[in-house]
Amino acid sequence: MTDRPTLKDVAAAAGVHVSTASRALNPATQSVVNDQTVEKVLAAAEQLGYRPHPIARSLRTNETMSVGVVIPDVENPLFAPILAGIEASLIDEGYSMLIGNADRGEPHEAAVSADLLDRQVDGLIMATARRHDPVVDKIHSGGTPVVLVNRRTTNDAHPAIVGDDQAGINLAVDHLVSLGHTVISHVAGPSSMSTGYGRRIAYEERIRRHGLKVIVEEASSFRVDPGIHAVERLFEREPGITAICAANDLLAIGAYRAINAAGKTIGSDVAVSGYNDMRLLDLMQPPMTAVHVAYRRMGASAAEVLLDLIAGRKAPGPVLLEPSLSVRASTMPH
Amino acid sequence: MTDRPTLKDVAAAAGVHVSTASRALNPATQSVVNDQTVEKVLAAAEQLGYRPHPIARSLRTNETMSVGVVIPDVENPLFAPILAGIEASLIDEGYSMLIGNADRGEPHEAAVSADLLDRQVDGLIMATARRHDPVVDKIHSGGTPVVLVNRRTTNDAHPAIVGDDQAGINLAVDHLVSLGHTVISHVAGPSSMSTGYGRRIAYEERIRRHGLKVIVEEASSFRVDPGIHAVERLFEREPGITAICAANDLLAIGAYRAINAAGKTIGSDVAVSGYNDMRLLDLMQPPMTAVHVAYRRMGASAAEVLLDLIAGRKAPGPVLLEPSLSVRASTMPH
DNA sequence: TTGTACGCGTTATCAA
DNA sequence: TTGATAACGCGTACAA
Repeated sequence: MTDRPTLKDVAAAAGVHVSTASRALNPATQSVVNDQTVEKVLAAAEQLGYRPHPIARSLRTNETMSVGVVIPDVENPLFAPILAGIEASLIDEGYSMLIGNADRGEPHEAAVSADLLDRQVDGLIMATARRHDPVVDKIHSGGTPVVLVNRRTTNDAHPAIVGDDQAGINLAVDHLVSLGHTVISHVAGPSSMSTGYGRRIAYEERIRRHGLKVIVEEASSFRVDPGIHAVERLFEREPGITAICAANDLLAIGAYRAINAAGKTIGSDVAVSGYNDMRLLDLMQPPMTAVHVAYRRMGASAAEVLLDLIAGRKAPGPVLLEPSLSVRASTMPH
Repeated sequence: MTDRPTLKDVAAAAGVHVSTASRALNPATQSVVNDQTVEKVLAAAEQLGYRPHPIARSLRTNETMSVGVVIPDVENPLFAPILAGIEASLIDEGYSMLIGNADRGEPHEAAVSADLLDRQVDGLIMATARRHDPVVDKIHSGGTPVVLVNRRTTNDAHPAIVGDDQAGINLAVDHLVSLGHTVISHVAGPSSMSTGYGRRIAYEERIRRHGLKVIVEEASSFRVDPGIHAVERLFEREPGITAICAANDLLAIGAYRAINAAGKTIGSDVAVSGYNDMRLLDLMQPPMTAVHVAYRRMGASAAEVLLDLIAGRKAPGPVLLEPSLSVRASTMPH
C-alpha cells in the first residue's frame, strides 16, 4: 500500500511551508492566509489526494472524533434502531462510533466503559444505566461527556434521552379500560432499571385513578421466560384477570405463551399489550398491541446532545420522547 | 479531569529513563532489561495508575488496534448476532470495533469503507459484498486486510466466512420432498449477492436431481414486501404450488402474507420454509421452519481470521459454515 | 501574511 | 543493560 501523502508533501507541492499548508487547510485559520496561497495549497492537496492523518491530529488536539456506545446486549433487537440513529447523527458531523457490548453483567459494564475511555473517545452514550449507577456517576464526575439513552438514573444531572414511560403506560391502561376491562394486571421489569420501575409506578398510579385494583408481578429480567413465569404466578394469584399490560414486548410474548399454555385465548379471554413495539410484532398471532417508542430518533437525539456537550454547549436534563399506541388484535373489547 | 500519568512520569517515579520504562512495560522488549528495573517500573506504573496512550502509540506503530465493520443495514436483525460475535472475538485480543452503516446503497458503501480506512483501522470486516464488488477488490489490492462475512464475492482470493448455501437449500428442499411435496417453488433474493444467487442455483440443482420442475421468482430485495409480490406472481404462474422454499426469512414472511391474502392456509395448503432462522420465528403463527445459520459464530470466525491476517498469518479462502434445519409447523406432510 | 520551532506520548535506532 | 535522540504527522505560540 503506497504511503499516503502527508502535509509536508502538500506543502512541498504548493511551494509553501508546512505550517502555512496547515493553516490553509484548516477552516478556522484559513482566513489568516493569503487567498492565492490558499488556492495553491487546496489545489495541491486535492491533486495529491491528501487526507489529514487523524491519529496525528488527535495527538495534538486531544480529540479523536469518536464516541463510545455502551450497550447491555447487542443482540437485543431493541438496540439496533438506537444504534442506527446514533450512527446517522454522528456521521454527519464526522464522528465515528465505537461499540462496547456489556453483556456480562454489571462489573463488565465498568470494564467496557473504562476500555472505551482509555481509547480516548470524546464522549460516551450509555444504554446500560441502572437507577442507581455508580459507573455513570464516576464517568460523569470524571469530566467525560456522557448521555444516557433508553434508561436513566435517578440523578437528573445526567442528560438522558428516554421514552415517557408514564405517558406510554397511561395509553395502554386507558386503552384497556376503554375496552371494558376491570381486572388489569402488570408484568413489571426489574425495578433496578428506570424502565422497569417507572412503568410499574405509572401503572399503579393510573390503575388507582381508574378505581381499579393494582395487580403486579415483577419479572427477573426483560425476557420471554421470566415473562412466562410471571404470568403463571399472576394466574395463580388472580384467576379473574382479563388483561395484561406488560412492561416490555418480550414479557408480553411470555404472556402469550403462558396464556396459550393455560388453554385460554389471547385477545378474547385475556388481552395483552406490549411495550416498545419492536419489529414483526404485527406478524404474531394475534398481532400484538404495543406502546410504540421512536428508538431511532432516541438514538439520533442522544448523539446530538452528546455532540453539543462535546462542543461545550450546555445539555438539557432528561428528555422525554412521546410514545404512541399501536392498537392490534391482542386487545379486544371485553 | 486530572491529567493521566504519562510514560515520563512513570520513568521519573522509577528513577529510570523513558526508553527504559517503555521497554520494561512492553512484553516484547521486556526481556532485554534488568529484572530489578522491570520490577521498579512495573511498580511505579501500577502505583500511578499508568495507562499507555493509545493515540501516541498508534502514531508510532501505525496500528490502531481497531477494526472497521461495514454493515449494509444495522437495523436488519440478521446482523446483531454477527456484530456480537465479532465484538466477542476482538475484545479478547484488545481490539475495538468501529461500525459503518452503509444503508444508502452501493456508492455509500465505498464512502463508508473509505471513511473507516481514513481512520487507520487495522483491517475491515465487510458484510456488504456483492458477487462482483469493485469496492472490496480495491481495498484488498490496496493492502488492507479484509474479511467478508455472510456474503462473498466470486473472487475466491478474498477470505470470507459464509454459510454453506448449497447445503442449507438441500436441507430445505429434501425436507419438503420427504413430506410429499412435488410442486416446490423458490423465492429468490437478488442475484447480485452471493446469498441470492447461490441459494437459487442450489435450489435449481437439487430440484432437478429430484426430477421436479424448477419454479423461481426473484424478489428485488431481501425484505417482506418484495416477498409478497414475488409470491403473488408465483400464484399467478403456477396455481398448483404446494411448497415455497424462500431464500430468506423476511421473504418467507412475505409468503405468509401472500398465502393468507389468497385465502389459503399456511402449512396445510402451502408449506413455507425460511432461511436464517432469526429470533422469534418460532413465535409466528404457525411457527416457521427455517434453515438455521450460526451467525454469532460467523462473526466470531470472521474476526479471528481478520486478526490472523493483521498479524501477518495466512488466511484461508472462503470458509463454509454448516447449516441445520429447524423444523416447525409451517412445513407439513402433503 | 508567512516561517521557525516546539510539543503531543510513544517506540525505535544507535551509542555507550 | 541503559541512555540519548530522533521520528511518527500535525497544530500553534511566537517571531519575523
